[in-house]
Amino acid sequence: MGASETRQQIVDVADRLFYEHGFNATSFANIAKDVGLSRGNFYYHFKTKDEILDAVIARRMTNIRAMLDAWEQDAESPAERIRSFVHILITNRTKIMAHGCPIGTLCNELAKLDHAAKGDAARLFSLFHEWLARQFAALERETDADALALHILMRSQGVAALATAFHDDDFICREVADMEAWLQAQCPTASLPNSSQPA
Amino acid sequence: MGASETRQQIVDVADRLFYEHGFNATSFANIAKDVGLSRGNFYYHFKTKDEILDAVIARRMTNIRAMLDAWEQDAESPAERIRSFVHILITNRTKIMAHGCPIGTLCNELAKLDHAAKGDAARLFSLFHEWLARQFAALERETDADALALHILMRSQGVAALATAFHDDDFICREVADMEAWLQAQCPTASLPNSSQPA
DNA sequence: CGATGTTTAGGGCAATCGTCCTACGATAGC
DNA sequence: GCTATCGTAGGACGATTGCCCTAAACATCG
Repeated sequence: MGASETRQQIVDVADRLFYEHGFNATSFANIAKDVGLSRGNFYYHFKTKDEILDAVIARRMTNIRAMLDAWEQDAESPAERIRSFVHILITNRTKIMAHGCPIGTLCNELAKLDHAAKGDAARLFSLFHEWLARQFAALERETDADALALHILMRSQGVAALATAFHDDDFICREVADMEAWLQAQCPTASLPNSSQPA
Repeated sequence: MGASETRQQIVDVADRLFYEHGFNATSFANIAKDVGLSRGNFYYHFKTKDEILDAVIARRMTNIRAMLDAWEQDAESPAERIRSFVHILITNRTKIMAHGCPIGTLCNELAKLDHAAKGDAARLFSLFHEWLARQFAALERETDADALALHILMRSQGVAALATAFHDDDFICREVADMEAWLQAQCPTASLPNSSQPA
């Protein structure tokens, strides 16, 4: 097996373990076991644990970009695209109730560790933030698009946090519906399913 | 110095360190150094690290109860009390931007560690949830008091999460104002400052 | 085939982890 | 002054941490 494939595999496993158990609680040994490598051999692929973290953040960066691009293509309207974002709360609810939001929990942990990469982790949020702001701008809300985007990002974070604490399916669905209603109220000219189309 | 005073001091320091650096990242040695005790002597006061965690959660439990009781006494109306809750986001914004919400981040970490005390940590949220629900019930919203309470708790969690990631003072103030407006809209009969009193 | 460069396993490194024990200083009652 | 109890200091314990080295297996190519 080539080094780049192995490296990729390490990052895949590390990504999952960092999400499920946190960065600090995941050791070289844990990753090595799941990848099927010997502990000591890690040094060949990654000099330090922080290097793995950087690679994981970079991987998430590209994955998020790909997801946003897919929504950009699949959804017909900006409002539909925002709806796609909101709905990951329902799609991923099982994982969220178990381990929280992958980005939010990582940012929190790195902030507490005062880790050098905490700014890079926050950049993952910025990807969503800027993308959402572009959607709101397309909905004739150019002046407050940033604030609206931050607001919906904040709501999804809050839902994820309480979902982890309470494991309440109904709460998630209720808040998602509330976000959709809020979205509809913010952009009454936007076309949404189950709503009358503007003339 | 008596054992109970020392024990109390340990819990105080552990509470702060768990908040600032997380539970897992805080070692016996860290706590001992800040308290001014030798590492080994910890066994006399706490058999295990989990025991310290339990004591910290219990301490937070009583502190929160005291805070809620104080709001119950100081604020004149249920709406004013809810406002008191929302405003801790502004009062504690410096610490929140540095280390997040003490409860939310603890629940997230314990969930990832699959720790036995994760349910106890979630009970801290329940204290706020039930208290807020009582306030909404007093505002003639008995039927959906639970959902409203959970909604405002979710919002404060979301604000705390993004505040930690972005370190944005204006965002916090904006969202707090938005929560107050929402509160006003939910309970139009409630008396709030800077608003016309009902006839 | 032999030579060359890549990837691997295995283990050692000092440090730190949570836990536990024992011996000592202080205090108080008899 | 003697003894018993309380609180502490200091360090040992096995395990695990992140990190690093070495030697062998590997593939590739002249």
